Amino acid sequence: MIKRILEKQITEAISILYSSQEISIQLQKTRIEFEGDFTIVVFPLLKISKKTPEKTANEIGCYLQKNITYISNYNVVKGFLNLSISDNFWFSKFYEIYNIVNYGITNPDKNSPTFLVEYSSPNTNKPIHLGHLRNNFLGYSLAEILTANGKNVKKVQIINDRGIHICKSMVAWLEFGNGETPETSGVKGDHLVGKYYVKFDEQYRKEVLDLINQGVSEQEAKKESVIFKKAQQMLVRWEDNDKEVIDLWKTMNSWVYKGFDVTYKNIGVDFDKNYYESDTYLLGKKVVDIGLEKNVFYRKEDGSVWIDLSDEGLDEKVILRADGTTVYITQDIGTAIQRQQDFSFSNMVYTVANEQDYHFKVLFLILKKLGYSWADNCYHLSYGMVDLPTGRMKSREGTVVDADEFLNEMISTAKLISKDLGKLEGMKEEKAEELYSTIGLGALKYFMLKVDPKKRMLFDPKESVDFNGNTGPFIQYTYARIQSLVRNYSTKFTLPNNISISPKEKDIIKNLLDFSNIIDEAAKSFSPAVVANYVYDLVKGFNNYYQHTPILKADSEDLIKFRLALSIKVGEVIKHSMKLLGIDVPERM
RNA sequence: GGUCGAGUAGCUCAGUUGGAUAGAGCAUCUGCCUUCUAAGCAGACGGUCACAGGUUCGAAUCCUGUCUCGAUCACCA
Repeated sequence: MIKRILEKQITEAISILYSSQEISIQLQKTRIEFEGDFTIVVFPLLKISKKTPEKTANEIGCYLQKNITYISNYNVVKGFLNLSISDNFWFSKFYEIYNIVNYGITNPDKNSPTFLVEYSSPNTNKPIHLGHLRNNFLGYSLAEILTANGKNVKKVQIINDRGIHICKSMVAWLEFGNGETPETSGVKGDHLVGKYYVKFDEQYRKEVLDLINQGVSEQEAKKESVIFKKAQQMLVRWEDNDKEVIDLWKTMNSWVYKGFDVTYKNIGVDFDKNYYESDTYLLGKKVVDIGLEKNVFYRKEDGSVWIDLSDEGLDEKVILRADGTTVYITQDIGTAIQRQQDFSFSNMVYTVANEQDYHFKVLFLILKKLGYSWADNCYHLSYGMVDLPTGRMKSREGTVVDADEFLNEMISTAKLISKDLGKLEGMKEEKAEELYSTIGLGALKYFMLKVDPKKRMLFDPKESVDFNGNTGPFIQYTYARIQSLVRNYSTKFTLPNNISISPKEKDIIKNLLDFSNIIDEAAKSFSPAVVANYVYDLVKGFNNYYQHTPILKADSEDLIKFRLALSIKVGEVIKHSMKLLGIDVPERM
């Protein structure tokens, strides 16, 4: 913001200097090793000045210093003109933002655009693992960022609660479950159902192997497996609304939902509306009619319905199977239209792993062809998969890191370290437990959010329990330190209005002033990592300051007030930044 | 094979429309708690930005080609 204002003024000044209209300069932050605040690279201006880089830079610097009051000095290194902005200017900017309560945050109002953020969207046949966590953290954080950027945000998900994969758990439970329930077994509902999903796969593979040993071909064996056939039959019965199957389906899903509720609560995410595939899969059939009517789709002889996307460099894509059942993409089209009716959104973001890049490309294209103008405002937040040091995670093969389990591990690590450091004397047990989960969860969220979403990430559990360096706890710790300062001063004060600031203080102020840009940038690029990297920088700078500068023991009362005010503002921005990441900050730790 | 994405220090990652000597954290080594919380701070070590060309005052960044890794190309979701 400030940069842009300066940019404009400086551009105008240079235009006058060279009596030329076609000047566009861009300020950049001066690198730390040089003197100055902003730098102009003069190479592009040589055409207009018709002088050497050094001469041009000096000429401009001299002119700007004379004509713009807050430019206090300048120096030239080769073709780089470094401008120094007066301390007074920085202080007054700090004074401005100090008095703004939610500095940097734009509250949405009734006229703000509505953004739908879809995230999470689990299957109801297994518990949540690390990959899902990345999804949940990303989606939730993005919703927070967009809200802080002045959008009306609605968080939604589609729960994949039907289909062959769900039937698999059900069949296995009937076969091997002996009536086991979450209550009788003491196992969390989603884990219990997940257990039978794995059990199905075990049995299935065993049967296939047996058949192959009897001389059946592998392809044939996969179709002939008894348990697989049972799952297929169950799906048919489900679609026929068979009471027995539906009852079982409802029961087992309810176990899963209870389990999910606990997990969602633990990781601190929520939703404004849930869509269920069992409801929306029928919407797809309407879509088929619409598409045929508009001649966007066509029907083949066998009755299947298709769309030809070869003009766009893609393939033909099936929309409706020959047997009249809908496919995944058809349901997604239907759901999107339903959501538009429900929310009249201006934009929709899908938080889905990058393995579905092609799917969303096709989805948006079809929506557009069907004539929905909002299709252009749909965005696939495509994030990279989470790999373990041992390779990719696979639910069926049991090579996943379970979310509940891992979260507990993070929290016990937090507890262990806290006890070891022994700073929590006098804290009530209940409060302390709360703190451990704030720290453990903060560590996990930060660990996953600091990486650019679109990049694949390697998750090393060992590394994630490190609470030093560029980690969530490090940032939380800095916040707690600042709150300790506030407690120790404990009297009300107002910010003095004339203080000479140190270079380190100036750097911190500059960082603070960046906050609103950062929110903008994060919202535009749909990237929580932008916020994470920002707050880390801020915190690093502050810690350096804190370690070298007495705050409550400064030389004068005015200085104490200023330094405390600066610290408080840093604390505020830390808190707000962390909130954008879905992370809480503690008063003590 | 086609398409998309990625490749930066031993490891995990930053690097904002092309700008100065490419930055952090972890790991290793060295200092700093008698002063506001040492989950901290300071310092050292560590690089052919995958490779080869090209564009220009100037390239990790843009273009072309090559290599490696991942995803995807189902009447699965």
